[in-house]
Amino acid sequence: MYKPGIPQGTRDFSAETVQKRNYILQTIKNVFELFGFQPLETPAMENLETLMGKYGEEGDKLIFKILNNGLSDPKNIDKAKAGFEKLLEGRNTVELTERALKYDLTIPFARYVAMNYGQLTFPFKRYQVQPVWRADRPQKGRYREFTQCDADVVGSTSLINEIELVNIYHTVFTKLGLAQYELKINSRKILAALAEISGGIDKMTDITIAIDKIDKIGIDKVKEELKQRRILEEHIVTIEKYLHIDGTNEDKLKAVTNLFQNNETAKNGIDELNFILTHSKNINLSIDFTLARGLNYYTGTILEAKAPAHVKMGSIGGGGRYDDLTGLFAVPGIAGVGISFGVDRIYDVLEELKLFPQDLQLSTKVLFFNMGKDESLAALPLMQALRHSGISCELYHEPVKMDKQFKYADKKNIPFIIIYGSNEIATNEVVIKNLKTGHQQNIALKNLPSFLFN
RNA sequence: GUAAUCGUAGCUCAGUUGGUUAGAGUAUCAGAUUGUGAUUCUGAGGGUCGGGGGUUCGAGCCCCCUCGGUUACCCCA
Repeated sequence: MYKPGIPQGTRDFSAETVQKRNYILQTIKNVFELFGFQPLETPAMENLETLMGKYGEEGDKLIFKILNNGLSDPKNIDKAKAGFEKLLEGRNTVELTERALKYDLTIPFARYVAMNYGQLTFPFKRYQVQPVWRADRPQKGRYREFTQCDADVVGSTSLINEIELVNIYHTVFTKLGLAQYELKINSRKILAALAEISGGIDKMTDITIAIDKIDKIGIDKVKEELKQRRILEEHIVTIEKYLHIDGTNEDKLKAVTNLFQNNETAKNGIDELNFILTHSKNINLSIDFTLARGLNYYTGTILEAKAPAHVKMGSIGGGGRYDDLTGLFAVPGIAGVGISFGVDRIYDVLEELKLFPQDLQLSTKVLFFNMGKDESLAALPLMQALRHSGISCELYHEPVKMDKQFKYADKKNIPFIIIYGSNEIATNEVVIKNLKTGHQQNIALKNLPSFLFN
C-alpha cells in the first residue's frame, strides 16, 4: 500500500499554524496597502524561457521544471528521446519541459510589466504574496515551497521610493514585535566601483560573492577565496581596506569617500546612501559594505533585513534597485526598486521569540451539547440566531454522554457550552457554562446574544 | 550535488557485550458515572522495530544497499 507523504521540503499547515501565518501575512499586506501598493497575482508556473538565465547559473539548477504532457504519444516519441539525449548532456530542452514553477516574484512581475506596459499607470506600485518553489536541499529556515511577500515600484528612479520601502520594513517589523530587527543597506554602485579599482568591472561578481561571506567565514578565508578567484594581491589589499571600514554610518561614508577618491560610480552610490540615511531617521538602518546579495539584476541600493542578532536565522527580507529589469523582456528603460519579506522565516523567528499574540487561536465560541434528537433539532434555530449576531457556534454531532462533549470542547478550546435540554426548552432558557471559570447560570433565550457579546 | 546524524505504538521516547513473547508515558476506546468535564481508578486495542539483503544457533542492536526526516556545505528567503 502507498504510504502517504509529502514532497521533501514542503509542509502541511494545521489550523493553529495557518492562523499564525495569516497574522503575519495580514500585517504585511495591510502595511503595503497603507503605503499605496496594490495587489497582483501571477500563475504558479511560468514558461521556462521566462525564468531561465535570470538567477545565475546556480539559480537555473534550482528551478523546478515541469515535464511536458503527452511525451509518450507515439507521434512525440522521437522528439522526447532526442530531448532526453540533450538532457543527459546537461542542456535544457523544450522537447521535455516548457514550463516551470516560479522561483521568485520579481521576474514574473517583470514579465507582467513587460506584457502590460501600455496599460499600466507609472510609477506602478504592486505588492504580491504568493508561494514560490526552489529545488534546494531543505534545512533550518529553508523550504522547497515558501511564501514571498514582495512590494515593488517600477517606472521611477526617485530615491523617495527607497525611503518608503525602508519605512515599510520598519513599520512591519515594529508591528510584529521585532523592533530589534537589523536593516542593512549598501549600493551596488559602490561594489561596482570597488571592482573598477580592483581589476575591472568584470570581476564584480567574483568579488561580491567572496565578500558576501565575510560574516560566516571571516576576513582571512575571504582573502583566500579572492585569491582563488584570481584577484591580484595588490587589489586584495584594496578590498581588505574596504572591508575594514567601520564605525557609525557617518564614519563609514567618510571612510569610503576617502578610499574611492574621485571615482564617479562610487560617488553616485555614496550620495544615494547618504540621502536615504538622512531621511530615514529613527530606523535601525545601518550601512554594511559587505552586503552584496546574489541576484544579478540589482544595480543600485541593496537592502537586507535580519532577525534580532540573538536569533540564529539568515535574512528575513531583502531587496534592491534595478535599472532595467524589463529589458530582459524587450521593454527597456523601466527602472524599479523592491523589497521582499520571507514569511516562513519570520514565522520561525516569532515562534522562537514567542511573539505571537495569545488571542490568535480563536475557535468556536459556543458548543451546544447534544441532549437528544428532539433537543438538538430545537437547538438549530437558536444557533442560527447566534450566528446572525456574529457568534460562532456548533452542535455536538451525537447525543453521547456529557463527559465526551466536555472533552471535545476542551480540546477545541471552546470557551462556552450551552445545555438546551428538555427542562430548558420548557422554560425558554438555556444553561450556559464558562469552561474556564466553571461558573454556570440560566439565561433567558432572548438575553443570550447580548450575554455572549460580553 | 557533497557530508554528518537520526528512523522502535497515533505522539514523545526507553530497550544492557546480540539472547525467551519488544516496553513506558501520553493519546484513543470501554467501564466505575444515562444532566455537569479537566483529577482518579480498572480494563482493552494498537508494532513487518522505515524498507531490502547479509553475518549468526539467534538481530531492534553488527555489516551492506536503499528510502525518509533533520542539520551543515554550496546557494539563498
